[in-house]
Amino acid sequence: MRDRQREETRKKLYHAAIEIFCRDGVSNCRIEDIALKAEVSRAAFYFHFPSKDDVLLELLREAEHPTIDALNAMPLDAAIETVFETVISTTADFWGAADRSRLLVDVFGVSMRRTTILADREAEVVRAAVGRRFEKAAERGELSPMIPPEVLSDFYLLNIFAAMASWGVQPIMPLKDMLAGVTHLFMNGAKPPGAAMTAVPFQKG
Amino acid sequence: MRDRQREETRKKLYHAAIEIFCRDGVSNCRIEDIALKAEVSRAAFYFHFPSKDDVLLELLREAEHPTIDALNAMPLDAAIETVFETVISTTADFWGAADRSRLLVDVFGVSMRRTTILADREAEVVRAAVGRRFEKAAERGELSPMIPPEVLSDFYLLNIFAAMASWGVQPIMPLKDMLAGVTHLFMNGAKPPGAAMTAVPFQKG
DNA sequence: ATTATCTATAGATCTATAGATAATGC
DNA sequence: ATTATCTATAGATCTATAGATAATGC
Repeated sequence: MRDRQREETRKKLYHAAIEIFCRDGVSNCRIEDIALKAEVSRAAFYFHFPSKDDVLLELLREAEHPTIDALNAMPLDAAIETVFETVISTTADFWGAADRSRLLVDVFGVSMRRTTILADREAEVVRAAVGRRFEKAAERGELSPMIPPEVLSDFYLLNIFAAMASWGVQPIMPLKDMLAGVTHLFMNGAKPPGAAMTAVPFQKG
Repeated sequence: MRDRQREETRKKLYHAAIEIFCRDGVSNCRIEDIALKAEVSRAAFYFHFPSKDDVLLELLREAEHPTIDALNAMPLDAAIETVFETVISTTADFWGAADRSRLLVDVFGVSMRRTTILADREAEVVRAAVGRRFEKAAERGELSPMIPPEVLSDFYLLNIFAAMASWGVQPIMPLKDMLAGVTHLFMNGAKPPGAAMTAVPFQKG
């Protein structure tokens, strides 16, 4: 009963916040407008969300669900290209929505501040799931043996995320095409086909 | 006389702001502390810098100077690997300083919001200079002909910047090594040597 | 009676701007 | 006299918290 009421207020605040963020921008908007839309006091917002960042973190977690579900529906030995297609299409579907795109730069910032890139991976579900697929792909020889698969996986997701943040400010093409381009570049590199591998080694930390 | 005074106040505020940003974090710090350290009124800060973001943008421009100078000192036909080495070492020298590193996530955010990735390139000097080197390298066949050189160049800088933002939060290895690893991956891709190129085409906007 | 949820509100900080001061230009 | 630089300050907004209310547990 109390729990239900709490969750209801929280959800109302969450949806109101996302709506106001999209309308006014994350840093410009007033908490008061969020509280007004959710029909609670301003302080109730702070009771449920210590800061605006916490709302964005929840949005980020919500955005991960379609990706996770799609990955879980795939066999563990699926080709790495299939993993890419899944990540790209689920991610682009979620964030490609016109009103959400302007949140991407801030979401990227939150994701950098709040998650632990290259450490503590199990806490982030998409990161862990994609990481497992990269490990399997590396075992099958689909990835370069020069770089540990979990590092490759984190860099891939970092690339995807940075490209989305950039796209959120300058949507010069459909998001899906942008992510496909980034993925292609990630796999094949910028070197011309047939050229010798450059000599810079990757140092592990 | 007036101009000199103005510049002096501006510089005092700029340096005070960077110092306080490093000490307290960009979003946590109080403008009052910056003004106190610069020995001017709080409103003087707003006169010179409409927002904290403008201070960070100035820091970003300052950070570009060593890179620009080093690039200008190089012949236009220098190998693309030399360009990479120059960008990496000048950038890592500037941002690798322990006290500056915590500003990187915010600087990345500002750079996304304030600059026009994949458009209007001449406004940003490093971007323009690196872009020219990429074009020359593409003409010489040092880069994949599948992706336009200016797109490659922008993606390279985006990768470098995203990696720095990530490193600013989790400095798991020397920044220089991190950037060298990113560069290696950018050039060679994650595909195992000898594998056929994947079929995802890059769509131009 | 105790605790969780939420409101009211005090005090801190920011944003916007009217006005003071001193340099510049006529 | 006009303009640029800076200060003082009003009003807006945020952050922190004391207290009200209503559900829970004994």
